[in-house]
Amino acid sequence: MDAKFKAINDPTRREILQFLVNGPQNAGKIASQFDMSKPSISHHLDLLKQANLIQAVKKGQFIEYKLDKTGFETIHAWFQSFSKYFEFPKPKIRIEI
Amino acid sequence: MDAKFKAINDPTRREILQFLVNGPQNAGKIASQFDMSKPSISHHLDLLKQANLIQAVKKGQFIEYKLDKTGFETIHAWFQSFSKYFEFPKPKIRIEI
DNA sequence: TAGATAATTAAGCGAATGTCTAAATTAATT
DNA sequence: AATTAATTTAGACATTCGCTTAATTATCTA
Repeated sequence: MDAKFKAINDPTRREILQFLVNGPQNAGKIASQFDMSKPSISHHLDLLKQANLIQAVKKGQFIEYKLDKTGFETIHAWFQSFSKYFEFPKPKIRIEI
Repeated sequence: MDAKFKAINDPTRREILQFLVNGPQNAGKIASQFDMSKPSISHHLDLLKQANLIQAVKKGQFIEYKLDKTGFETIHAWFQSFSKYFEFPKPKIRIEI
């Protein structure tokens, strides 16, 4: 749990997550998006992986990273524990089966 | 934005938030829940307030703290930005008006 | 007004964090 | 087999963080 909150605390790591919404990317492509050394990005990716917010899949010489649902669900559940106190904005009308 | 993620990164601050789900409490009552000095708790409360996750209301000699919806909504909205990638668990059946 | 209570602010210290460069590892290419 | 490319690991350094004790501000009550 600590690892997840720690992971999303850093602005660079949050940008990495948002970048991966567009789809999986290898470490090099991710690093090229930031004005920061590759080892630093590699370290950020490691922390995100430890938090189960991303998954790493080795593809030959490259390592592809993609968002991991499990970590997000855990944090989302934590937020739900506050819904008894105040409701979050919801659609006017919604029907789900 | 940074202030909010920073605020929920610390386990003590998360415990304070969960404690306040039971209702508003003054600083002394909050501090008595933790095996930690009052100044430390005071500092934690300050960071939570800066993040708009709690509100402080002065009541005479006491200061009452309660959860603040605005900060939670902001973080919640950040999470929603990932919903295009994968859906979070939802109830089997739900009808809202 | 003096004294007690509630809470914060100030100052200081060790631990954790984020960054870098340099070196090491792993895989593809020639 | 040697070379190049992708990525991580290691080591070092400055900054930030969380905690403590001591001092300060504000309020209540006798």
